[in-house]
Amino acid sequence: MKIFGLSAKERIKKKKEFELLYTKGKTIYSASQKLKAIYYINSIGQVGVKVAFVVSRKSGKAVWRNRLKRLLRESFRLNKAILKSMCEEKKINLLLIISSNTLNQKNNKKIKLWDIMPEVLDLMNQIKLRI
RNA sequence: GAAUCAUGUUGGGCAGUUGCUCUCUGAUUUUUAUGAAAUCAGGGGGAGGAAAGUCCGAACACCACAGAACAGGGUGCCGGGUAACGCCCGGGGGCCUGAAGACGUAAGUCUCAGGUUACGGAAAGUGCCACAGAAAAAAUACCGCCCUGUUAUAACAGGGUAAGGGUGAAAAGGCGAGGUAAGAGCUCACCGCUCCGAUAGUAAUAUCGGAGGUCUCGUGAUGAACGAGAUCCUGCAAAAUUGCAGGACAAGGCAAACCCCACCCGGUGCAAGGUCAAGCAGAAGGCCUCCCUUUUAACAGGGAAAGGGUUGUUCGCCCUAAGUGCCUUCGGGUAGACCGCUGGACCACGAUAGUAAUAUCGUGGCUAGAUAAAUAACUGCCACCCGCUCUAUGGCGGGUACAGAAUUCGGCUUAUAGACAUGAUUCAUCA
RNA sequence: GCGGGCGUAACUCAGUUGGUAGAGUAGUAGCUUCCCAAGCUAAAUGUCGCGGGUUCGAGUCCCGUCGCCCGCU
Repeated sequence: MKIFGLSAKERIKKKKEFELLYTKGKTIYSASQKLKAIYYINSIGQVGVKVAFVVSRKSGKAVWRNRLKRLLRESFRLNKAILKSMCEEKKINLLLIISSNTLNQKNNKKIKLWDIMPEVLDLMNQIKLRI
């Protein structure tokens, strides 16, 4: 398994998993309110982290939404070791959605990786403390 | 050389690191084993001119369907192109702009160049045209003009009149002459309009020509107008001199009001549709052992065997038996998976036909296929633009558009930084 | 992907054979009251989402465009 990789097994793809998260998951927000995260600790599945990135249709046009999702994924991919080691220690299955909250195309037309990375790290550290 | 406009092409490049997706090759592991899955390594492919809006047209799929008509919807100068179109090309008419040329004192007209155009029918019928105005459509007399009558020559009454005034977006062809009581296509010339004929053209359309004369009678205050008749003219029919028809100023605008005419259209859309198929529910069938004790039998007790689980094997241990039981088969089919899914009205170049759109032929090429949805992130260098600074072939900072495939094509519309090419116009400089 | 609807005053909505755009609430000014509320009176408020076209004249008819909402799975 690659250290910085993010293969299809590590992403949420099934509709049932999304429904589980949206009905039973807990929501937390980043410090600047720009991003939010929904997480759920599943006792049944395999040990590890499964993640998805969601950007609302109202926040911008397709090009902008794609770029934000790619930047979110990049930020998670480079830092996923933080959560992965925790989950392997405690032997739990963590489902996670990282989503945009107040961030939209009108606020930041040009977004860069260094705008997104600290927000994602903040969210991941919050989850780490709560596990 | 610069600016503007139009049309067309293009839509930053190179290298490194870390990733995603499809595909090919190889290795390892697992397994229900010539197969499949997972992981790793290597090679190759990986957004657009609009992928967008979803406004049209098709392919393809399913449903419906003998055929025709109605309803409903769409299109609308003419010809061509196309699989088809509301698209494209060419031509015609209208409108606008320009000024090169011709005519003219000028206004302007003609020619030319460019742009633009939802451009069938108002003489099938219905409807609408606010306010103003006398009157808004087979009409009408407010002011004015003219005639007649009454009387106290200034008014009233009756009538004629659409030339002038006034109203309005629009007032019943324009202009001049004749004519008249005053006027009027009332008549005439020219222009315009409509119809007919000829010529050119496939056609829209363009050009040219033509669209009666004389006389009599009646109604009418004159004039006009209307009606009737005779003769000549043109065409047709009969047939040997007869019959019929024609000879016009008629017709304001609106059909993106209803409508009429011509042509076209069955409906739904890849979330179409198809294949496999857990689980749950349903139907059919089968299995649930043997021995001993006791008993009518069942139950119960003991033993043996069977099936499953436990750590790779054996032993051992645990669970199982007439009910929420187990097994097999069947049809429909949910979750899910797979197919549809990318080689096609394809792309590039060349030749031929055509004014062109386009078509045909030849050669070469294969160019995304995801599905909570890949095609990316970061760094460095270069290219272009802007700002600041200065040691001026430099340094620093910032910027490089619009925008992301989702069954696939043909168009249209809209968004768009910059670069390049061609053409037109204007300006400047030089010869 | 496909289909349907709506944009009018600060807010909620009317607006039909196309003819100067209204109602309620809110706000403003005045009257009333010792003061406030309620009540009465008056005036003001609109690029009818935007851009074209048809028409003498478009909120209304036609075309394009922008924004918002809803349904189908």
